[in-house]
Amino acid sequence: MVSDTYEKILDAAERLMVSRGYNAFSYADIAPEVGVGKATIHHHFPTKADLAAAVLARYRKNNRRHVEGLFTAVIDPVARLEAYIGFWEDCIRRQDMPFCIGALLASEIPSLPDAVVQQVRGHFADLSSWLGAVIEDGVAKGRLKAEQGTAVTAECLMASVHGAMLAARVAGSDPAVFSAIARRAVDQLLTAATGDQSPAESQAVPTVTAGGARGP
Amino acid sequence: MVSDTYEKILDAAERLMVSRGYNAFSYADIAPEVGVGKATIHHHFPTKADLAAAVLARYRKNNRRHVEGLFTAVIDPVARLEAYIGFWEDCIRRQDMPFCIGALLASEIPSLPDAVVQQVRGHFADLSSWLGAVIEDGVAKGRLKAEQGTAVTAECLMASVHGAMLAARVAGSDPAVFSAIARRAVDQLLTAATGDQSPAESQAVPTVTAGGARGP
DNA sequence: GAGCTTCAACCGACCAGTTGGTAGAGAAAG
DNA sequence: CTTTCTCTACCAACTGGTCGGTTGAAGCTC
Repeated sequence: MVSDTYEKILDAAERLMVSRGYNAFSYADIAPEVGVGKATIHHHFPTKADLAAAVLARYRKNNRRHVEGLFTAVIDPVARLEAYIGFWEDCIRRQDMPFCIGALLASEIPSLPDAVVQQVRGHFADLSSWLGAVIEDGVAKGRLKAEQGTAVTAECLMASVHGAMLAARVAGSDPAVFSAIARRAVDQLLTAATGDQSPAESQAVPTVTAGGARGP
Repeated sequence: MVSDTYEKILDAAERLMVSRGYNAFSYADIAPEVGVGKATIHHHFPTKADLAAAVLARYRKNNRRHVEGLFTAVIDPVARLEAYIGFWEDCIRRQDMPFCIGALLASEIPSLPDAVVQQVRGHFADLSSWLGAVIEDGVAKGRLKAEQGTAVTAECLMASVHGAMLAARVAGSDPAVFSAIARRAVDQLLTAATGDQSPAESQAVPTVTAGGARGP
C-alpha cells in the first residue's frame, strides 16, 4: 500500500496549499512538519508539480466520494444542496480547509505547471457535473427551477459558492459571510411551492466592514 | 509630478500581479520590463509590500473613478450594472487585465503582508458599497429588486462576478463563460416589469468542458 | 555667470537566505 | 542481493534587500 510518510506529506502539502496557494509554499516548509528531510519528499514526489498534482488528485477523489455519498444518503434535492453548503460552512468555521483548493489554484492558473492546471480543470468539471445532476433531479421532482438550463444554473451556483469563499476570506474567514451569500444562491433556485421545507430562514446580515477606508 | 519610471514600474507590477498574484513575481521580473536596474525599483518602492500596496492603491483609485463616472454618465440602474459587467467582459476579451487584482489577492490573504491585506479589504468595501448604491437606487426606481436588503444583494452580486472570473480563467480566459454567469446574476435582480429595457438577451450557453479537451 | 551645495534618480556589485532539485551512501526488509 | 526508503551534504539559480557611488538638474551665493 501507500507508505505512511507518503500520506503525511500529502496532508502537510494540502494544508499549506489551502492557505498559501501553489507559489508560496516550499519543500522546506513541509519537511519539518512531517519530520523528514527535504530529499525524502523528492523521493516520493520528484517535482513540485508532481506533489501539487497529487494533492489535487487526492482532494478530487475525496470530494467525489463525499459528494456521491451525499447524493445517495440524502434524497431531497434541496437538502442535498444545503448539505453541500453546510459542509463548507463547517470547514470555514473549524478553520481546517477554509477554502476550496481547486478554486484557490484556479486564480493562479497562468503561473501553474500544466499537470496542475489539468487537475484544476478536472475539479471544476467534477463539481459542475455533480451540481448539474442535483439540479436536474430537483427540477424533475419539482423542487428546483433552472430556467436557463441545468448546466448554466450549476455553473452559476458554483460561481456564487466560490465568490462567497472569497468574501469570507476577506472578512477574516467568517463563516457567516459565506453562508449569507451561498445560502441565498441556493434559495434562488427554489420553486415557489417549497414553503414547507426551506422557509427562507432569514439569516442575520453580516456586512463586510472595511479595512481602513469605510467612510462615515 | 510623479516620475515616468515610477508609473512604468507600477504598470509592470500590475501586469505581473494580474497574471501571477503576489507570491509569483519578483523585482527581477519587473526590472528588464521597465528597462531599469533592480535597485531603482527599491528606490521608488522600498519593499515588495510597498510596491504591491501602491499597485492596489492606484488600482482602487482608477476603479473608483471609473465606477463613479459610470454612475453619473448612465442614469438607468440596470444599464449601470450591465456596463459594469460589460467592462470586465471587455477586459477578459482584450486579454489585458483578465482578472480583478483585488479578488485575485483575496485568495492569497493568509500569505500577504498586512499593508496589502488592508488594500484588498478596502477594495472589497469600495466595490460592495458602489454596488449597494446602484442597487438601492434601482430599487427606489422600481427597476431592481433586493428582497434581502441592498447590502446582502450587493455582496451576492459581487460574489457571482468574482466566481465568474474564476470560471472564465479555468476555461482559458473565455469571456463567454464570464458573461453567461455574470449577466445571469444581474438578470435575477430585475423586476418583472423590466421587459422593455433588458429583454433577457438569451445568450448561448458555453459549458465549461473539462480536462485537456480545450482547443489550442 | 562662475562656483558651490543639495537632492532625487539611478546604477552595478554585493549580501544572506531560500528555492527546487541532485548525489551518494546507509538502513531495512523481502 | 535487490528494492525501497531515508539521510546528509551539496548545487546553481533566484529571492528581497543593501551598499557606495555617479549623474544631472535645480537652488543659492558672491
